[in-house]
Amino acid sequence: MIDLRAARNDPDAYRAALARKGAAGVFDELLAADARWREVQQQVDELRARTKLKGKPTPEQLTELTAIKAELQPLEADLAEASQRLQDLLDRVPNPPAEDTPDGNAEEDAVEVKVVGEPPSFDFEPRDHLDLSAAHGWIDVERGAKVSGSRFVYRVGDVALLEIALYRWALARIAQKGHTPMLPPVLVRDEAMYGTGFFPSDKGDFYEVPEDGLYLAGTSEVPLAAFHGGEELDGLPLRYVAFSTCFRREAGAAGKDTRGMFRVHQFDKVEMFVFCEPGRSREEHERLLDIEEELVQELGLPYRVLNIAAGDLGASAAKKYDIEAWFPGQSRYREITSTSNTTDYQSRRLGIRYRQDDGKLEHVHTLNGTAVTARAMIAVLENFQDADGSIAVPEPLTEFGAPARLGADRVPAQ
RNA sequence: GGAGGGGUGGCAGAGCGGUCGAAUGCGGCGGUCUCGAAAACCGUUAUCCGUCGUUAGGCGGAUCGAGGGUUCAAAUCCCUCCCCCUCCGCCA
Repeated sequence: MIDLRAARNDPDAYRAALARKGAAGVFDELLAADARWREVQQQVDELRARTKLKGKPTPEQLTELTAIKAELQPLEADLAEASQRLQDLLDRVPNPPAEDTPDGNAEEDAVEVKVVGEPPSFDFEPRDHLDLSAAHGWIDVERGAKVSGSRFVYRVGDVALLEIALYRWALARIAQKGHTPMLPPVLVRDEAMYGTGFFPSDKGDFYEVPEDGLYLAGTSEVPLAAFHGGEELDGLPLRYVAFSTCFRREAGAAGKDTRGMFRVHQFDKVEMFVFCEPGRSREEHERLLDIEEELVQELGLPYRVLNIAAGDLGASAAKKYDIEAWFPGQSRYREITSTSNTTDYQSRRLGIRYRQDDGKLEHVHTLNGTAVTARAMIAVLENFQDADGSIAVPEPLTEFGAPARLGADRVPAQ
C-alpha cells in the first residue's frame, strides 16, 4: 500500500512514477475515491460529535438525538461504501518504481548491469538436465506426472543429495552473515497474501485450500514478511534466511518451459528477508545482491545481473535485480535468483513499524532475495557436465552431503 | 474430534450498559534528592484518521481479538468468525 497522504500531497510525482507500471489510471481513481471519502468522513464526524453526551439524556435531547440519527444513518452507509472503495483501490495501486528502475514493460526491457564469467565451451554437445538425468533416473518427470500431474517431479538418488546439500550450504553461508535461520509455515492466511502484495493482483497464481481459508505460499517471502505483522520492531535491521517449499500454479505459463524441472508447481528455496529503516533499504538491497552473487560465484556458475524494468516488477517491488545463470542446455541465461526492494509497500499493508529517534512511529522497509532454488541445481548439472555424462560437483557442496561427482558409477535407478 | 476457560494500553490486570481511551501495579520518559548512583517522592507515558497551525500543538472522529446486531448510549448485552489456554480422544 502506498502512503496515501504523501500521494495526496504530491499527486503528479506519484502519477508519473505509477504510469511506468501502467497504473496511472487506478491512481487517479484512488485520488477521486479519497476526495469522496474525506468529504463524507467529515460530515459523519460532525454529526457524531453532536450525539456525544454524558449520562442519561433528557426527553428533549432524546428527540434531538433521534433526529440526528435519522440524518446520520444514510451518511454512514455512504461512508462505508466510500471507505470500501478507497480500500479496494489502495489494495490495487502498486508500489511506485524507484528512480533507477528502467522504463519498459517486458523482460527484454531489463538493463544488464554486469556479466560475470564465461559460458563454458564443450568439445561435445552439452545435454540439458533432463537428458543428463535420463541414464540415472535422477529427475523423474513421468512418475511426478503420474502421482501429481504435469510440472511435478521426483528428484532421485545423488541429485536429491546434491539438491539438499545446496540448500544446507546456502543456509549456512547466509546464517554466517548474520541472518537468523528459519523454517516457516507455507500454508498462510489471506492476510499474509494481501500483506505481501500478492493478493489481490496475482490471486490466480496460488493454490488455495478453501476448507481452511488457507493458501500455499509461492515463496517464503510471504510467511517471513508476515512474521512481524502488526509489530513495532526494535533492533533494525532484522535479517532472516529461510528454507521452504514454494507452490505456484503457473497459471498463464502453459507451454512455457515445459521440459524438465525448470518450471514446476512445487520447488524448494532458500530465501533471505530483511526488515530495515527506510534510509537503509537501498544499501540493504545491494547487500542482498552481493550475497547472491557470492553464492553463484562460489558455485562457479557464469551469470549476469539484470535491473528489471518498471512494468515487469510486480505490485510490491520498487526495484528488482535478477541474476541469470548460463544454462548450457538452453544456450542462454535464465533467472536463478531475484532480489527486490519493496520499500514500505508491504510494511504498510502488514502494519510493521519502528520508532524513530524522534519518537515517531514509521513503517519499516522490507526486502527479499533468493539465495538458491532448484534452478541452481539444474545449472550445476548442466554447467559442470562431462562428455561421459558425469557431473563435477562444486567442492563446497560436498561438505554438506553432496557426492563429489555425480554419475560416475552409472547405476541407473529403477 | 469432544468438554471447559479466556482474548482490555509496552507488560500484568481491574472494569461487565452512560460520568471509560479505560482503575491499579510494573516497565519507559522527565524532574526532585545525591559527589554520583540506587531507593524514595512528584509529574508524564496508546494508536489511527480528518481538520486547523510554519513548529509546539489545538479541535473533531475512530479504536478494549475481527465483523455484524440490540440500545438514545456497548469494553460491558446478543450472534458469527478468528486466536490462545486447560482436560479427554486421535496422530507425525
